[in-house]
Amino acid sequence: MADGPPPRERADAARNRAKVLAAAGRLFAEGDPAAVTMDDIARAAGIGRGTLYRRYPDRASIARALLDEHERALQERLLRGAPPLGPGDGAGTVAPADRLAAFYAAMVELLETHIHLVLGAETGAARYRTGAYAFWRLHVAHLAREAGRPDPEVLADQLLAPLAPELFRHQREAGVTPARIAAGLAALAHGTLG
Amino acid sequence: MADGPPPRERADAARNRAKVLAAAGRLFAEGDPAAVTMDDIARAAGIGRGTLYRRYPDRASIARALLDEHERALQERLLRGAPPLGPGDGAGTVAPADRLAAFYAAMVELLETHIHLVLGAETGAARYRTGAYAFWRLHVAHLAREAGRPDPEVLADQLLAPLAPELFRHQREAGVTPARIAAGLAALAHGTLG
DNA sequence: GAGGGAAGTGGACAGCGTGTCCACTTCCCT
DNA sequence: AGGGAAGTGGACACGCTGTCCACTTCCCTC
Repeated sequence: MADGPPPRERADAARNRAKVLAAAGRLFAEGDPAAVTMDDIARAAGIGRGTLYRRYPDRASIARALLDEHERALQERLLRGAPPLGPGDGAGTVAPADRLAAFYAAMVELLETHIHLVLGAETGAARYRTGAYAFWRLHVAHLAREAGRPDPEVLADQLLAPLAPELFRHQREAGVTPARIAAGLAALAHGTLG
Repeated sequence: MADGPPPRERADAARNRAKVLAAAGRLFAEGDPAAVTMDDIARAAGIGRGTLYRRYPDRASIARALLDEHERALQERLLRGAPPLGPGDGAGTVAPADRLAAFYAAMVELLETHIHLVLGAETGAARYRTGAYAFWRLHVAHLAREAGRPDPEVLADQLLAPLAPELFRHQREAGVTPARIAAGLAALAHGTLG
């Protein structure tokens, strides 16, 4: 059952991985992420298709690799950061509605900064199958339960829906500012869990 | 400027249109709508690709044609039906939160019945560009304004997000019943506009 | 510091879906 | 009946996907 020591990554593999991530980050940022092809990435990274597919089965997995560290940082703050994003020290020192509003604000900031990566990683139905989504869902369901709401899991999915990356992009392209989006979400948070 | 009389549709064209809609409806219903190709539809309808493309530029437009009558029926009820879905006879006879909850319930019913068509018609970002979405948005924004909420347009997008077809399918496949979905949405409606 | 086996590489290839094009057919008005 | 327009259908070129395998590079061992 014990795994052997993880085999070290070879130097050429590491080099190519770095080239892939750098190239993909550039490509995602400079246009519609959904239009970036695996071939584009391979060519921009200066490697062959086979090499690219060896490590990443599709575009989404590359975007996820790039997005990962940012999402982890937010997850860390939710679990162990200062209120209102993180939990208070005692139990119930922060109202669930306030924590949800703070989470919304942080997600809006993350979307504003990395919308290209999120669109590359979680378009459409794939969103619900990512580990990140499972985490947000758990967090929001926890807050809903704390607020005494019935069926917190279902409510959590519904409260996460307005953070769908396609909607965010649509609103931003229609000229809606991040502040207005966050304000609407705060109203939702306080109305539902307040 | 005056258009001439609209040229009658030729008999063969009408025949083929009916065949296309029948075949597409069948195909959409019996599997993943996103996996249905234009070629599948043409073959199932017994016509050529060129004929299909002449009338419908893509799969979504076919699904929309099939969905259209159902959506129109709901729109009619929203505008002129009996409360709480439609407006009361006097002003303010029905609370906006109740009208929103009724709208949610009707949409859940529509999704439950026609999820295959909705997934075929409004997947991902395309959703926000359909006429139907514009209508729902107008309706919900109207209710939000009636309830005295600030920035009703932004709130409307956020209140419509939990009706995204991908989320609905995900919840249904996870075993969540339509009743539970509707109950969660009703809580959202009363929390936000109540 | 050579040698060898494993890990990694890259480009060719087959398969599929799209959307267009145009020679042919069918329709409907006169 | 006849003619012109509307409609038809299949061939075609293109782009993307994912796999495959002969070749190269690496790194561990002696």
